[in-house]
Amino acid sequence: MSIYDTLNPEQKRAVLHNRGPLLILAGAGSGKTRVLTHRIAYLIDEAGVNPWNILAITFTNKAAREMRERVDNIVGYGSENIWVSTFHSTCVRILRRHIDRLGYDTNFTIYDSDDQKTLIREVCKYLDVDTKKFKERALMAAISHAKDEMMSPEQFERENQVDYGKRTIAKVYKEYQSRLKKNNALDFDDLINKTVELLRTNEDVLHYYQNRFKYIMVDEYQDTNTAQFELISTLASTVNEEGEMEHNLCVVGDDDQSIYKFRGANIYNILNFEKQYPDTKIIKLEQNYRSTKNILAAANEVIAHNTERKSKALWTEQEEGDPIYWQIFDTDRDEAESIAVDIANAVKNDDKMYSDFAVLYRTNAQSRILEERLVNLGVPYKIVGGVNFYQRKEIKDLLCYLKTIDNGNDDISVKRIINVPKRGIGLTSVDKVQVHAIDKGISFYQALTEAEYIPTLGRAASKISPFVSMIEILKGKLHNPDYSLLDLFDEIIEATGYVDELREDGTIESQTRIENIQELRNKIASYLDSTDEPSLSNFLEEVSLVADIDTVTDDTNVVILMTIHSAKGLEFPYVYMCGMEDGIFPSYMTITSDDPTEIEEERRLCYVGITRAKKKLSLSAAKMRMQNGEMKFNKPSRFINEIPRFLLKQTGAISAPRFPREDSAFVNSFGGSSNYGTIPSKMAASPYKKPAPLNKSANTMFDKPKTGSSLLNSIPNLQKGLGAAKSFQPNYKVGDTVKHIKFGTGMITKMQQSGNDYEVTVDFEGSGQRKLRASVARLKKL
DNA sequence: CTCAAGAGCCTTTTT
DNA sequence: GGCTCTTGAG
Repeated sequence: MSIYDTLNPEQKRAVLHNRGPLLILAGAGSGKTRVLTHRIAYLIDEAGVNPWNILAITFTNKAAREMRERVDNIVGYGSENIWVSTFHSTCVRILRRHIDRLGYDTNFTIYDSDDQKTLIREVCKYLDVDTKKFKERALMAAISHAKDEMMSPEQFERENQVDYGKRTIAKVYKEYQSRLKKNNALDFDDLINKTVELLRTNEDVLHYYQNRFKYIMVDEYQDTNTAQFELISTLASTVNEEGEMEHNLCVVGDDDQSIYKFRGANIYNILNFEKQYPDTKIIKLEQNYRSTKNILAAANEVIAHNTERKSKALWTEQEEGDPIYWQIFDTDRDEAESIAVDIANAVKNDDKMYSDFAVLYRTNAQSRILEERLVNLGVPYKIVGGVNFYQRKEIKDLLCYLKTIDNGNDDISVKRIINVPKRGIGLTSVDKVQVHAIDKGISFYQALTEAEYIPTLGRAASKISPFVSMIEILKGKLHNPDYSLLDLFDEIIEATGYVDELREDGTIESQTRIENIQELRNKIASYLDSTDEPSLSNFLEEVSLVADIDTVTDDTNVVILMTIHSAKGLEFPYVYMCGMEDGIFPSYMTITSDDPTEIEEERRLCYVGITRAKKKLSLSAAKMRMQNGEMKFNKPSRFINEIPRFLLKQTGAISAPRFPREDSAFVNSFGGSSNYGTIPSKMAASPYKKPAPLNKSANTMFDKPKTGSSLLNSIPNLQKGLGAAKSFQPNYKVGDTVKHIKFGTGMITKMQQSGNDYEVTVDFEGSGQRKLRASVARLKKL
């Protein structure tokens, strides 16, 4: 019996297909990752494909990591030579080698959305564009959209000459792009676009990668945008031994789970795949292995309300299971309380794990009240999404020091830290230096080094030179091979007095920041542990491509809270979908939109949410909800009505929704005859009471700093804040054989506790002895 | 140049 | 409600 005998007939057909384009339409929970990994194994073990010729692309690092793990487990030989990576890291890897062909330096910086916004703001100031009329957000979105469609600034300008607004956008786009280049920086979209540009303009590079990636697999294909499609289709044209053109491209996706149109995903990539590649073989995976019959029926019914979709019907051999639970609460607080109590009881009485539960919601803002109730009941949890670790002020500041040292052309980073901590270099001085930089056509940092020759600066120049010499000294030390990244990090903290200042501050907030900095230091340490040839640039790059979902691991026993978007690809035995109200989900924006396809995207999102549940799905809504500081009255989500009655079990008090009278002073602010209502928060009467303040001494982690956002999200806080029991507890001990994703198998020779973590020494078969941090290394006991 | 207080915006989702 | 940006006083 071979590993392929465990597959169902469709899965098997997909796995055994080894040449030519293949489209796998894989419904939720139909085992697509299994198919992909088995197909890789088949290609290597049976079809004689060199592992080196295989590229598997995903969207998130988490998905890539999981696939890598599973591939490693079933591919006998050479699995480390398979490229399994995300779109963005694949591109970075290619660009680091060849981007000099496009006039960039190979140590380019990657800008996150914060940096982008800063740059846009600068551009607007420079071009005299009123940011009241043209919001940075809107400009960013417009530019990003253009890039998704691979439209260059020049092309955008040509095609948008009539409309004043669009002309302005074109101007901003052009300047933005030229400044990115000046700063030797790429934004997320550029990573894809520049790679395509590189391949199109450099035949030798193109041939190299076409030859290398003879077999390409793409996961979540329905989420690809035009640029990503171009990338893939450009790569996936190879010539075989017989001299014929081949497209060994295998894409896996589900049009019903396309939920990223707002981000530029082009659903026609999947809908028209067979037109792009006429000899495409299409395989549908419709058997679901995840959910009960009832859950699946609910999902099928909801999604059937969409018009534009490829026909598909999921089925399962599983039992009917529980009904779908549905409950309407008076307030959002009641809703949150009920969910928290439910979970706490289930864990206490029914022997469930916290990690069996997930609470899903439409918007990140909904997490706050849930979090509050969970804390209250002592239920451990982790929030995924919101503001990620690397965007916190203190982390960004220190990263910008590193970036400045790494790439002096990155003006944005330099400007961010020039006066952090305070050095008496204010905005006026910065502007003067900037003017000088533009005049001379040099970078901002370069201009700083010439500060004493900038006459307008006057005495301020004397404040600048110590900063420059500090950076120069640190830069110089980097050349010493014995000087590690950790030394550099410590020296930055020492030289800037960053932590000292926080310490003097003495507030709980500063304390948390110090802990975050410590955590960043740990991350550097574990980076050094796990990388063969560590470098500053490489570290910064890894950091910039981390998404919050990537930090979710299934080895921590906590309840997971996240948006439905983040939940795609995951599954949980027990799922709560809360805030099932018109105006929340589907969102107000899509309800009022002229574009009817928007509500369909919301419905797909609902479908994604429902299909995350394996055993039990609980839906809930609140009649009254605090939103943007206002009390809102929403009616139950239309999606609830789309689930057949007999599948639902409504629990709790069934009272008619209470809405404000139309003629009252509280008439809704949306206008029209909708059922929405809103009243200012001050007028909102009980039962909505302000929750009691959290106990500070017991929950220092739950105090938020004024700037930066929720500190509740990060793993370190989780480990620290939830008591001793929540520190990292490995399930292995000295003498055990473990597997590391990169170093392979080895034996644990030593384990030493350090704080909430363990330092584990492993003797690896291939790479010898290494010290690893248990919480990061994620060793698997064999 | 820095800090504090007030205005205004926000909320759809994120690699 | 909470975050960010602007404004005006020291």
